This record gives sequence, C-alpha cells and structure tokens, in this order.
Amino acid sequence: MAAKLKNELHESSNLAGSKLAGASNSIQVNFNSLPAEENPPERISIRDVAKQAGVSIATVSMVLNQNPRISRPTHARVQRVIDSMGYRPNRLAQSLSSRYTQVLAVMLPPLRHAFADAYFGEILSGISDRAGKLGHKLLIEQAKPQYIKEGKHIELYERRFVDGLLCLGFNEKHAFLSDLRQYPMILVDNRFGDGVLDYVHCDYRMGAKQAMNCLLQLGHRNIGMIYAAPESPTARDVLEVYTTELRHAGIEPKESWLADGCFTDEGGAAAAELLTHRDKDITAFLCGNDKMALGAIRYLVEHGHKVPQDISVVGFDDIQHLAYANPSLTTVHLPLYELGVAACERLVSRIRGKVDHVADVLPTHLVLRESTSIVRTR
Amino acid sequence: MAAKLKNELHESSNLAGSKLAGASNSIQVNFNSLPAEENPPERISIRDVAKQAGVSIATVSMVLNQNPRISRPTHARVQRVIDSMGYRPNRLAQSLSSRYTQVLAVMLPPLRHAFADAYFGEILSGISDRAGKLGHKLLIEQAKPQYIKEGKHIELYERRFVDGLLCLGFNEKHAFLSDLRQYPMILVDNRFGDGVLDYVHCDYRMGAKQAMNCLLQLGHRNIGMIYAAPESPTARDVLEVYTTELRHAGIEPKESWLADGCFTDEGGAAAAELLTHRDKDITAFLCGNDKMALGAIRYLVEHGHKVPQDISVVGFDDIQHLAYANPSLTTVHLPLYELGVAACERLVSRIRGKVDHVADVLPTHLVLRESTSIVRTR
DNA sequence: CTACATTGTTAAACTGATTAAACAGTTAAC
DNA sequence: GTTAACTGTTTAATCAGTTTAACAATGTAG
Repeated sequence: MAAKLKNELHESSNLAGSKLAGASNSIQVNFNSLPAEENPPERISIRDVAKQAGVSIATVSMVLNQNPRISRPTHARVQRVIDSMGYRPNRLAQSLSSRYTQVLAVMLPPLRHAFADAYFGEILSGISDRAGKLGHKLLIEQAKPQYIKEGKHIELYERRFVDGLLCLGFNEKHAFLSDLRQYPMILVDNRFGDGVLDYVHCDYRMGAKQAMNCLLQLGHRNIGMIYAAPESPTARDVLEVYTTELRHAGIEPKESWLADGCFTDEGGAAAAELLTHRDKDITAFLCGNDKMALGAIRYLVEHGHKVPQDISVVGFDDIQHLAYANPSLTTVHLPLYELGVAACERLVSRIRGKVDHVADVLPTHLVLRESTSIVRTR
Repeated sequence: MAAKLKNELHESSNLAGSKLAGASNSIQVNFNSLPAEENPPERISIRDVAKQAGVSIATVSMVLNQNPRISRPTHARVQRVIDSMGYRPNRLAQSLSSRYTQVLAVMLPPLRHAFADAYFGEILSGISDRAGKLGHKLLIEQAKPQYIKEGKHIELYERRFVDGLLCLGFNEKHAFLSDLRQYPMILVDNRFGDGVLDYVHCDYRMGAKQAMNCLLQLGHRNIGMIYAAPESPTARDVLEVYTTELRHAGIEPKESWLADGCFTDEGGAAAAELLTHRDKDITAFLCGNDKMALGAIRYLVEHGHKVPQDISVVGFDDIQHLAYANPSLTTVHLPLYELGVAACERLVSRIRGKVDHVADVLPTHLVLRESTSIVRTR
C-alpha cells in the first residue's frame, strides 16, 4: 500500500507532450499487420493437426516428443503439417498430463533490494542462462514472512507451479527450508543442517585460506575481520579459517578484532569505525563480502587512513566494477555465475531422478588488486 | 559454455572439510518428520474432496471459486473437508480449464548484468510485490537475440505460459516488440511507435525541466549533456527539454556539449573526458542516468576538477546509496518502485479486459544533494 | 501353414480442474 | 391448481495434451 498513484491527474497533460515528441522524431517501425488480427487468434490444437495430417492425435503427440516408434515417413509428414499450421503445443495441457511443468522457482530472501543485488544478480544470470538451455522457465519468488506463513512455498510444489526450487541467500536460521526437504530443492551458496538439504556452494574455506595467507605473507599480524550472518555455515567457514590461520601463524586472535557488518555497505563502514577505535594497531581487514569491504574503505579514506598504505582490505565475492573502485579491491573471487549454472544443472538432474543427493563445492581464488600491500612500519 | 565446472574434483576433499565444520557448530534445527514421508506424497484431487464431502466435483469447484450459487451450509461443509484434507487445487488443471494462467512474464534486455541492475531491480521489486498481492506469479525472461529469433517471446502467450508481459529496458529499436501488439503487454518506462503499444513511464520531461531550471538558476550557462540511447523516446524527451530550456534562457545549445555515455559508469567517465576537453567552459553536466553521473564524477575528481565547485553534476534515476556517494548526487528521482506497481496493476486490468489501452505517466521530481552548486566565477 | 515376433498406428483412459445446461425441489403469481 | 420463477446441486462436456494397451500388418521361424 506504499504506492499511491496519482497518474490519472497527470496523464492527459503529459500525453499531449509525449505525442508531440513521438510525432516529431519517432523511428520508422514495420507493423506486419494481418488482415483479421483483432479476432480471437483461433487456437489450433493437436486434434486439428491430427485431422489435417490424417493421423491420430496419439501419433502427433509422439512426433512432438520424438518417440522412436513413429516411422520416418510419418514423422516427416506430420512435422510438415505442424510447421505449416504453425502449431504450438499448449504447455498447460502437456504439464498436466506429463506431470512435469518445466518450470523452476528461484527464492530470494525478503531484503528490500534483493532484486537489485550484485551478488544475487550474478547467480541469477547463471541460473537463467542454464535454465533456458535446458528448456525450463524461471519463476521468481521472495520469501516474505507472510508468504511463508501462508505456506506459499509449499504450494509452489503442491499446486504444481514448479518442478523444483533454488534458494538463494538463506541459512540455517530460515527454518522454513526444512519444509521443502521432501521436494526437489537446492540451497545455493550455503549448507543446512549438516547436509540434510541438497546444496551447491563456493569454497569459502579455500578463499579464506588464500586471503589470510596473502595478508600474513605481506607481514600483517593484527588482522581484523568484518563478518556477517554467523548463522550461515559458509560464513562460519570463513571465520573458522580466519581463526585457524592466525593461530597457525602463531597469533592468538582477539575477540576485539571481530565486528559484524551485516553484509551492507553502511555496516562495513560502521564495523571499520568500531575496529579502528578498539585497536589502533590493526593493519588489515578481512571482510565477508565486497559491499562491507567497500564500506570499510569509504570510512577509512574519509577518516584519514590510507588504503592500502595504512590498512589493507580484502573482500569476498568479486562483484562487478570493483576494478574501477579507488583503490581497486583485492578480493576472493566467487564463481557466482558458474554457481548458478551448476545449481540449475543439478536441480534438473534431481528432478529427473538422475541423482538423489547434491553436495557440490566450487573452487574459489584470490584476486590481487590495489587495496592490499605490505604492512606499514611504524 | 563459459562455465567449466571442475567441482567433482574438489568435492570429496571439500566435503570432508565442510562436514567437520557442520558437525562442530551447527545450529539445532527442528525436523518435523512425518512417519511415511519417503512415499509419493499421494496427491489428492477435487474428486477425493467431493467424495469425502458427499457432493459433486462441480460443487467443490464452485466452493473453491466462491460461487454465490452454493448455499451457506454446503459451502461451510465442503470448506471444512477441504481444510481437513489439506487439499490444494492443481493450478495446471485450473489454468487449462479457465484459460487464465495467473502468471505474468517480465522481459529484460540482453545486457550482461541485467539481473544485477539497480534500475531494473527497483522496478522489479514493485512488480513482484504487486503481482503477489494480485495472486499472480512472475516469470523472468531475457530477450537474447537467439531467443527472439526462435519466437520464444510469442510462445510465451501461444503456449499459454503467461497471461501478459511487462517489457523493461526496451525502446523503438527493438522491433520484436511489435510482434506482441495483439497480446496483453505493457512497455515499462518507455513509449513505442507513438503509442501503438501500451505503456507506463516516468515523466522524464518534468524531471528534465526541473533539473535544467535548477542548473540555470544556479547561474550555469554552459551546460553539457551526457545522454544515451537516442532511439528511446523517453531519452529523447530529456534531450528535447534540455535544448528547449537552454533556448528559453537565451542560450544556443552547441553540438559539442553532447556526448553519448551508453548508460554505463565507464561511458559516463569517457563522456566527461570528451566534454571537458571539447569545451573548457562547461560548468555543469546533465546526465541521462545516475550510473553515468557517477562515472562522470569519478573521472572529474580523478582529473583535478572539484565537484561541485568546478563542475556541477545532475543525474537521473535516484538509485540506492546515492546519498552515501561522495559528493552525494543531485538527481531526478524516478518513482521506479511505483512504476513497477503501476505497470503490474495496469497489465492485470488489461488481461481482465477492464481497460483496453494503457498510457500512464508518473510524476518525477528533483532531489537536491551535494553534486550541484552555484556556478564558479573565474 | 500355423505360431510368433516385430513394427507402426490408434482407441481409449487419464491428467484435474471449470462451466453450461439440466434437473429437482420450493415458492410465488395468476 | 397449474404455471412460472427461483435455488441449489449435479450431469456431462470441455480444456489440450500423454500414455497404456490393443490392434492390424508384415516378416520370420518351426
């Protein structure tokens, strides 16, 4: 109810203006108008094709589905009729009958800007591309509290909206996920309940290890960590590796080196402020994602710390346009597009019964750019 | 084929690591397991409900659809059976029979990062929210060249995937749009062929007028324009108002004040470079969107121009986090969320036959922030 | 020359709903 | 006291496909 539209009021006046503009310099467009196009487009069904081709509807159906029991000549003849009539099978009827919808759903978390997010967007790109190639359509849903309360996520399957579901941006705090255990579903870029749910995620441990190795080799010993969502297993992976690698280097991690940045730009800035005030000797930040890293850098630069001369910053995700940032961000590259591709691929395999459990981890690597350097000497 | 997955290789080793992590600190989760959940979930149909309630399936159907011809007591009795059995009507069957799918498609342009775009994301948010409230699902499609060539956009209707379509980010160069003329479709934030297609867009003329008035009142007379997509009617609206308002103020616009920024950050930077070199006297830029404005500012700041002291910059869109930019960006606020809401709303009205033509324009306004100031005196 | 596969096609059942028309059972009108 | 109108429910057709089992026609083996 947030949006109150008063457009009717403006319509007439603006329309006059727009008409003018359109008339003055609109580009020529080819309208291939048909003679009787305002009539109902007269849907043709499999029966029409069968009649026209002089075969039964079963035969047409089998031609459509490339059934090998149909002979070459019959197939060719029917196919020709199909093409000439421009027949396109009704997907609803196909799905009802075959029990497969060829539709997948993507579930996004109830964040305000979930649709405009670089992280989700990149995964979605991969999902969308692969779904298209596999002949599947994509439904997008957002798991708002009310939505879950009403059981809409279960209806997705029960009412046969989709064959399977990909969940992005959820973690073990999202209990509704376990409702979906019995259906084809893949948790993307996380795990759940020690592997009860199928998943595909990036190798956060590998990335964290490389990031820490890099910072330690550059001589950093007081390394802060801006984390987020400790209820997320993959986020915990990073925290654990951070701790382990510090100890491995003979450094005892301090509680005061940790701050929650909520995965947001502003959160990253706030965390950077907190950490720099808590410990003046911190010379590097490991950040749970790029947005927090960028926020941290913004805070640092605005408050007289030079990046990377005074403080090095490492991110996670490798979202777009990072190379254009100033300084450009050293970060752990997550293969998000490939993650989307893999998740989609695996989900379809699960739906088709080709696999019965999915648990894939995709390799990650550190991308060195300008936001890291050798530790400052005081 | 860009993604080559080598995850199988990594799976075993990483899995070992992740299992360890999961076991060590996983959060307790409540698995409300049913006794016989591995069996096929045993779908119940309208027939089962009818039998159980001792009525015909027609009666159940009419209860489902709130048909007033069903008496109070019968309705109550059947509804109770429906609830107790947990019956959920099969949407495929409903759609096949009723000829409405209750699904809308959103078509995005074939840009690499269309799914991670702040502009599209905001509109999508509005569409998604309203579609949910109206009981409609959302399909997302990307109009890649191959997709259009194969006529998939027409299949969307012909094969009954959807009832209607919302097209985001297209303009008059995209000829395939005219294929959809005969179906319920709304062009979002643009016009096409002088109004042949239904549309809802923001009032770019109003926004441009306010931006130009602001710059002129601040004393700017040499105002450059970083535009994009001149084949887009709404983009032309801005160009026209820019020209008109300059003339109105007694200034003859120069060709050398115009540069195409391609709607991108990098394009904006390149355009700023071009314009500053072509005319040293330029003191302000009007930019076709925020991304280009941000790119322009980045270029200016990196090359010794102070913003806004030397050069003022105005954007268009008012995307998120602009207030956090440095300097924060003065821009024309487009009601993108509301635009999505309105487009969705109108599309459903069109599908239901409540309106037969849609041509709405939503008001815009200038948001003054730090990237504009009174003209520099030399 | 029957018996038996094999091959290609089809009739008919099925998917799970909606809806127009028919049909009883009441009530109101003339 | 019939006729007409109204209620509430059901019968049966329909939406547009898939799929199983049956069938005819042909080829092959015994």
